[in-house]
Amino acid sequence: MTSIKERMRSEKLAPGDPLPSENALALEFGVSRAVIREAFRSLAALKLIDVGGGRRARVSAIDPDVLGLVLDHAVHTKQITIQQIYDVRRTIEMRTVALAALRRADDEAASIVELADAMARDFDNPDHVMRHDIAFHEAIARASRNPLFALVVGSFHIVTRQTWGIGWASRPNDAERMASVACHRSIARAIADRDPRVAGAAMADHFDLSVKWLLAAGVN
Amino acid sequence: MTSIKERMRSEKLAPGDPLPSENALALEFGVSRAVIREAFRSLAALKLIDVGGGRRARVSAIDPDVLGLVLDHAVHTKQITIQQIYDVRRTIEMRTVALAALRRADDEAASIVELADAMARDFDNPDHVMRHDIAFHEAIARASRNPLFALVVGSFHIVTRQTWGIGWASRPNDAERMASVACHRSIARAIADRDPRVAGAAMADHFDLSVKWLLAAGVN
DNA sequence: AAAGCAAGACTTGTCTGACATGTTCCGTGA
DNA sequence: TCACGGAACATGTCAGACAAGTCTTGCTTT
Repeated sequence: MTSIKERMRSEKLAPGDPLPSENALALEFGVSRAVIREAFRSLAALKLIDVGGGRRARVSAIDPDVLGLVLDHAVHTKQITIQQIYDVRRTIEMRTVALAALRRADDEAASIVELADAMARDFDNPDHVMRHDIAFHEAIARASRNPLFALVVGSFHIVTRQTWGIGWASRPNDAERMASVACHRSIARAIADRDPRVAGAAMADHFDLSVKWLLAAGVN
Repeated sequence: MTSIKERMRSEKLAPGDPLPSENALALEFGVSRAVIREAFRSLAALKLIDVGGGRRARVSAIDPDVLGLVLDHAVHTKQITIQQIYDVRRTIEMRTVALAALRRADDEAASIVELADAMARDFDNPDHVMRHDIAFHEAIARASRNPLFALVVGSFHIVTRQTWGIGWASRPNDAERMASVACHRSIARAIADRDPRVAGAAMADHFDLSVKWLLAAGVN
């Protein structure tokens, strides 16, 4: 497998480029196709290459799900806790929201505002609210113009999808839930206003509330 | 592969526990051993399980190298830049150093100080200095008592090993290099003194210097 | 009786050959 | 020139086989 990675390095290493076929590589390295297949499967699991159907494997773009699955596994095996994830999320997103306020394009600001508005509009459908919420944080991360921030933030989604409902249900009434939505709208407005200070303060409030209600539900 | 993960979930899901053998799973799911092998290989690539030799596969502990390899690939395919990684590193490590100052045990503080001292002691051997440097940041991340921070910081090592020498060589003289080492000792002292403010300020200086000399060498 | 050792059962790693399914590409015909 | 069809190619899956390593078990020795 190391040999194949080195080959990707020395060859051309551009995402989207095709790799040689399994048979060709098996012949080149003097091993059976099974060995090449396992190496391909390893690289595909890391989303370093994209294999499928009857077409050749291609160099792939980075994918948040890799880290997402690792986090999911770590949580389910009790190696890390939800609260620990939230500490990292807070650290990262306090930065992405400031960067987004400074760097966002106009259409990015518009879509962030629209997602916050959509959370209020679909208030009665928690599943839709969650989807908008996740997309909201992802859009902010993208607006930070640093794909690595987007990767990390995106990796939290798998775990978030499993705990979001707990936090939502843990709020004692709709007023508290609406306050959470209002918090998102404050963040969106601050980003649209290019105000990193206010955006950061609103994001801090958002995380304080989320952690508070998660703790109230007994989620460690 | 999804089925196997679900089986890990429902079964017992503790790290270190053994999984059924390939033949047993092949029989259970009614597929050939090759399919099970590929699923195992995928999970092993993500370090979710540990397979090897003639022994049964076991549930595995989280490993920073997974994210490390992804970052390495992303850098080599020009999907993210070194500077973007440094922004994330700075964001994360500004937090780990503060947490370490608050939470470190005595032996952790001692080993962090020792690593900074070792950087000065081995000053004439850049390779050793780099090793101590990497271990230094990793020790701080562990002292934060949040394994997810340790995971993320650890994932940067693979890329750091490829660029560290550039930053070191980019410093115009040994005085500048010694200043970098002194910066690490300041951080270590602040952690030993349980002073998160000073530790954070020293870490900020450290990253400002590192980014400055990397930029001077033309590393984007 | 306890400890050490050796044989056997079990598991993974690799190989070979084969066939089904799906994609890509090119030449042919409208 | 465009659309269609087929050949070549690629991956997905299967079956059977053997080598190499690990673990268990039962026996021998002390």
